[in-house]
Amino acid sequence: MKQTRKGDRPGIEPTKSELEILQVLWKHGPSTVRFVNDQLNRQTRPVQYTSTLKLMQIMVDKSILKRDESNMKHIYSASIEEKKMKGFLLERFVNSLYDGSASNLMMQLLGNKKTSKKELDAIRDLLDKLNKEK
Amino acid sequence: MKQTRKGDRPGIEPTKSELEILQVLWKHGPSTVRFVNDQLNRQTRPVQYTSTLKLMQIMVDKSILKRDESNMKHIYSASIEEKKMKGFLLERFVNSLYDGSASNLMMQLLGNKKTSKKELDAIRDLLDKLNKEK
DNA sequence: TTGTTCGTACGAAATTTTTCCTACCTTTAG
DNA sequence: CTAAAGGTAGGAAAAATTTCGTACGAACAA
Repeated sequence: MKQTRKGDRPGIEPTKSELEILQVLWKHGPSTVRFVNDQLNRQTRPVQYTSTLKLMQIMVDKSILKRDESNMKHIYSASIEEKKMKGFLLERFVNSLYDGSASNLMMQLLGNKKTSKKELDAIRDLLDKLNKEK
Repeated sequence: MKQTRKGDRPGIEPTKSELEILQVLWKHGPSTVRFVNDQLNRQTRPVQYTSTLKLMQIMVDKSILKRDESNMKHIYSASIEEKKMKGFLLERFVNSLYDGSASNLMMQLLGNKKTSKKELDAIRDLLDKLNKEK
């Protein structure tokens, strides 16, 4: 029998291009295709208007986006909260690459890269706050 | 004119399936296709032997893997260091989702998830060590 | 020797993702 | 009214990724 490769998709799981679109919508709020496409071309990479349109239509199909069709210029918005989605992606990332260990990830992150002192302090503060809660 | 989508690939950039194979090789060292395929089936998902074979051959083409053909059973190994690759992937992840800010990522990571006290302490130690260096 | 098992090679198909072409509708300037 | 500009819909093609079927060689047990 043939095998179904993604039959059990959790509803989420945007592709790379879809994520780019989500980022625009999260950052700027509900937008037209035109606006999203402009942002992509300005900030990310060249892409045709209808390509962006099509992809956003697909995303509505997949329920990744919502669409207000009351006007001719449809207004699209992310149907998933930024925090939620990013949390999900982050968790998958950590599980897949760092065996689910936050400190493993941190080690890589801080050990490898030039992270500014300001960043380090911010993280320390965050830790302090969390420590008090526990 | 037609557009080339990935003409400037940096040599790295494994796909999802390729990453699964890399993980096996990083964890267990140089291995045969048979071994990798067994691991995938045991720990990840069902996949045919020849599918794994093909993919690993493709990865050799792309120079993601190296292959020792001196014996009939070819021995494959990752041609990219685990740390290097994961560092690269992490950097891209942070840049794409957290605006390049490690502390933003930490906030999400620690705020969202049940991270154990042990984890927190480990991270704190790491921070202390880094602070002294700066 | 012979057949069974286990290996590689490789083309082709299936899937998924991405892009673009074309048709057609609405709005608006002239 | 008419043309131009700008919008949506949707099919189809292009690219990228993943899977599998088939051929065929080497090793090995009977």
